[in-house]
Amino acid sequence: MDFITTATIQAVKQLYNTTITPQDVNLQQTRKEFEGQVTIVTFPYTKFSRKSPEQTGQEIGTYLQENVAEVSGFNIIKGFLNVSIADSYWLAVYNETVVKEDFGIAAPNGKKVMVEYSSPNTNKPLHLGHVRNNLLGYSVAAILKAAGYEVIKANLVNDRGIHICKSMLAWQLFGNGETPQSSGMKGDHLVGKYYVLFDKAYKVQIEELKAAGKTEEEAKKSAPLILQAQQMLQKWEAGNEEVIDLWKTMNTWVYDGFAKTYKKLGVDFDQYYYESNTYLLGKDIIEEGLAKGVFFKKEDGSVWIDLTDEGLDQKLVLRADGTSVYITQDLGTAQLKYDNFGMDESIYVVGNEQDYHFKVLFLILQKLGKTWAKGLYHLSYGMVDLPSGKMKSREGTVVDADDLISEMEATAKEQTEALGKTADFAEEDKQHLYYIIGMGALKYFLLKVDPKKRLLFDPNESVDFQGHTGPFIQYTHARIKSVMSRGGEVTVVSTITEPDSVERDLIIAMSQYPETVNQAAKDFNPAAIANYVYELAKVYNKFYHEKSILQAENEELKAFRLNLSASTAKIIAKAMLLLGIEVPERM
RNA sequence: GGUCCCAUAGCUCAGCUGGAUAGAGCAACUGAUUUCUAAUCAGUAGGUCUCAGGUUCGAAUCCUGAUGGGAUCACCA
Repeated sequence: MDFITTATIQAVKQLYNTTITPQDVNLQQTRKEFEGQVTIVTFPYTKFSRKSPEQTGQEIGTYLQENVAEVSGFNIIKGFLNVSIADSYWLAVYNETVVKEDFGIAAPNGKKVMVEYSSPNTNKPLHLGHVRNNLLGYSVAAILKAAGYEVIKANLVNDRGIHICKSMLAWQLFGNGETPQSSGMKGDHLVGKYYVLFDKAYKVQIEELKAAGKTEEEAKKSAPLILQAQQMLQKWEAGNEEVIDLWKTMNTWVYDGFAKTYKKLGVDFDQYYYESNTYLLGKDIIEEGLAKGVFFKKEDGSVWIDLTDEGLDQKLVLRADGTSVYITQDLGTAQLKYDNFGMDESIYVVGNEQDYHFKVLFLILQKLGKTWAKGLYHLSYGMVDLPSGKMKSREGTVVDADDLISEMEATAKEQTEALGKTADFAEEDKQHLYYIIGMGALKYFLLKVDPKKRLLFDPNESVDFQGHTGPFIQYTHARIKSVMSRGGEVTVVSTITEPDSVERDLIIAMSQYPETVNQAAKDFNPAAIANYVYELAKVYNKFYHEKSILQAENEELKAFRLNLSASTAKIIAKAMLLLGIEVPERM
């Protein structure tokens, strides 16, 4: 629609002798109750025209109609100039861009971006919160790829630390040698079980100490279990063989479990980082910061940065004993990532509970003069809450990822069989279909919401399969495929010159796909794609309902409609793939 | 207490850099299938866009304040 903007600028120049910029041209899609496709808001020009909004619209409209071939007419309602664009224009857009194989896939822009997501702890299985993270990260990566970026998907695994030692210790004490093989339990769930067991036993000890007269604070610090866990962590850091062996064994169990969940979720990574390798990084950055005067040392030897000028606090960056804190290793890891890939941008998909941490992290890197720091971005997403409140792993109030996925598949199966649509499917195809639909419902449900907003999930209410959902869009795709397979080979070349209004609406909707991808990439927002593809499916369904495709009045029209259908199916499939959702051929 | 985020229909959400009578889905009610897949389509009903000020020709959108909810302010990660 750039030509309308350009022409409007010319019109204002010609008519009112005033130069305006493209930003001053306020274009919007014409509301469907009015004639036309593009609307120009003319209020802002009245100060140049010194005429009423209606009169100004009349003059600009007349100018456009006389000087722009594609403008076939206009009408004015108050300060709104509704412009009708000739059918030939829409058909040209369709034939020259929409039908092209690479439609919606931008040429490489020469920029490299890293998307870090998932980043799990290896002491417990994944839950719904992690699912949101994984889907967001995967989708953002796919969207950036479509927008022309070279993308590196990274996973920074938190595989060490006191919390890992807790599960290890509990397994040593209570496990009796239990393994995934002996128990038939998925490895990550088995380890998670001991993490919970630790917490239970720890709490008992705390209560005992409190009964013996200690304060809560003292009890927490002096309970034998926590002391043992700390001891184990020290042994781990010292490279104690026995501890390292156990750590490796249990982590392997967890990774086997994660691999299965990741596969079900359909996510993957190009680069893994492990905190066991990176936790010592960052100390040279501390030295660098001290030398540059960005950090300062306190008497006890601890190193700090003063961010009070930025409205933040003083922040510890290195302990008095010289060991790292969270931010120390993140500083080091950021440098490592940049040294590895030299990317222009780096996206951290991490929950909004860490907003402060990332603010500080990025600020420190900027103060250190890292030129690449300006390309860092924290994609901060809202927590997934239950009606009962926050999910807590230790208290077992979590929606487990594996359970949820199985439930989604089961529901998909139930719904599909109730409709009797898979009677003639092979068993294998059935299973795959239920999986696609179940995951489609779940993924769409999580991705259609603006990432930064918190999400409420009620386990007692099943995820919908009708209306504004993944299955609705998947169904639209399957429906098109069905018509196409019945339509056979299209041999007649369509020479339609006057599309009907539904057909034109469909073309307009399709033509908006590339700009939607660009916007979604700019905002790191899969919800933009989700909402777009829903709109497209809706327009198609309306078209499908109103127009007969196979019984079209003539062969040309039939060819035209089949063609529109095929293009719609392609865009639906492409857009859904950006959300990590597969679309079936039949359902 | 300091800082940050959020608040739109009974419920779940859209609403682009300010623009028309604030839109969808679910739930409720009506209607559409001997015709290309009814997981669909068409319609009815449902709103003080949390509240109060301000900026503007024009505010759900921008600014200030209040209320409610959430997060964070560790020598945890």
